[in-house]
Amino acid sequence: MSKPINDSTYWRDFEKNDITHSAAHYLMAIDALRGEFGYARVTDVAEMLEVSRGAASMSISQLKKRGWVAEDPHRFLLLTDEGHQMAVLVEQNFRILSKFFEEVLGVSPETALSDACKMEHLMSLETGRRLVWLMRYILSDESRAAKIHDVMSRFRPGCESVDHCPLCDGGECLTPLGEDCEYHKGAQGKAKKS
Amino acid sequence: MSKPINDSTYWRDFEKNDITHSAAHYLMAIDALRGEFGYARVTDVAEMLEVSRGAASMSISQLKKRGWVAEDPHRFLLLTDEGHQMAVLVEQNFRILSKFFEEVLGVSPETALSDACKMEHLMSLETGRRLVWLMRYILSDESRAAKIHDVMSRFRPGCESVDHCPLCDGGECLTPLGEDCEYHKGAQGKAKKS
DNA sequence: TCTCTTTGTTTAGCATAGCAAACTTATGTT
DNA sequence: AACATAAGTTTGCTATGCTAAACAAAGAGA
Repeated sequence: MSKPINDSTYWRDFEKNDITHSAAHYLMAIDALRGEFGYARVTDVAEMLEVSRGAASMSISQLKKRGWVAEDPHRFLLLTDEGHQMAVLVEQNFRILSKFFEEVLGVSPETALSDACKMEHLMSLETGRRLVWLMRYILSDESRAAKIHDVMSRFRPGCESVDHCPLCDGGECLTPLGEDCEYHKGAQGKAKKS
Repeated sequence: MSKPINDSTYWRDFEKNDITHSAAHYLMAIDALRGEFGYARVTDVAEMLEVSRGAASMSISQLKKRGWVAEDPHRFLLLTDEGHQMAVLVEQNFRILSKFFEEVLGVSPETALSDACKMEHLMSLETGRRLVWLMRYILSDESRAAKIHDVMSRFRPGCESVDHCPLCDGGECLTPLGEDCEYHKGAQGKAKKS
């Protein structure tokens, strides 16, 4: 059985991502400041993100070089079309992920927001669109949404299916730590050991 | 309306994550090499991850300092209990995410693997468990799984619900770029502009 | 034993990304 | 004009994490 996780073909995609976590938040901060106050300066961005003016200055100058940030006639910071597109994409991913975690999975708000914030800049457009699609299907129907919410509200670490796990059936075990499934606790002996 | 995405309370959680993407892959490589060949050396890890021996040497010495990697009596690399736990957690998240993306959302295999690889070390245990729980619910029932697969197989960028979006209703728009929903294209004028 | 290869470490340089502090360049007030 | 404050940049430092190259050490064969 192949183990794609150990394949070196794409593990470094992480470094080659379109945008870094930090850059995304600089863009979103500029976007938010202009939306709220009508302008954004280096100092305002630094204050919002709680970084030093020096750090903000350096990061923003890189964003200017990349063509994501410019200055308006009053020398205030401005997102270019491309920069705005990036900001909106990441904001969109954040909302999709946090809504999915909170309203579908029933994850606690703090964890949902923290997880979504970490992953927002990494989720592809394709995956994001399909996640919206799934949520649209699940949440648009009253009884379907209620059923999912009922199922997820009963979540606890511990699974009843001991004889046969319908999820991992045939494939690699999804809970090798055996934390939430009696079946996997028993099956752990079969797992690889190093 | 509050915008948690612009709140500086947790955006830097990204830096303070338990494990980095790179570290996770070093641990998983050692785990995989020992599982496959019974031993792991710096050179083997470097080869598997396609990094220089120097880079592997430096990274692994940091992992030793953190108590995640040790050496066996033959001086081969070894994961400590804590290191193994970390590796298994990340591997587990990878399998959960890639399976969800591919088998539930219907994302293309390449994108599913790439996205999962980028997010594997960032998803919390709570979110991961609940995602397994959701998949267990969706995929355990034949007709339910078939229905979801049918819905997702019809995915395309473009949404029929023009008058009313059941997903974003009342909250912030999840597709502000208006790419896959006629409703949002029309509503875009209402969105913030910077 | 001597030499060559393999293995592993170290060093210098690069990029991101932060802090603190020094410095420059406004702006604004007396 | 002179000074003080505010705003922005630059420098020296930290850390991760990579490359390339130099270097040290260990093993294997003639």
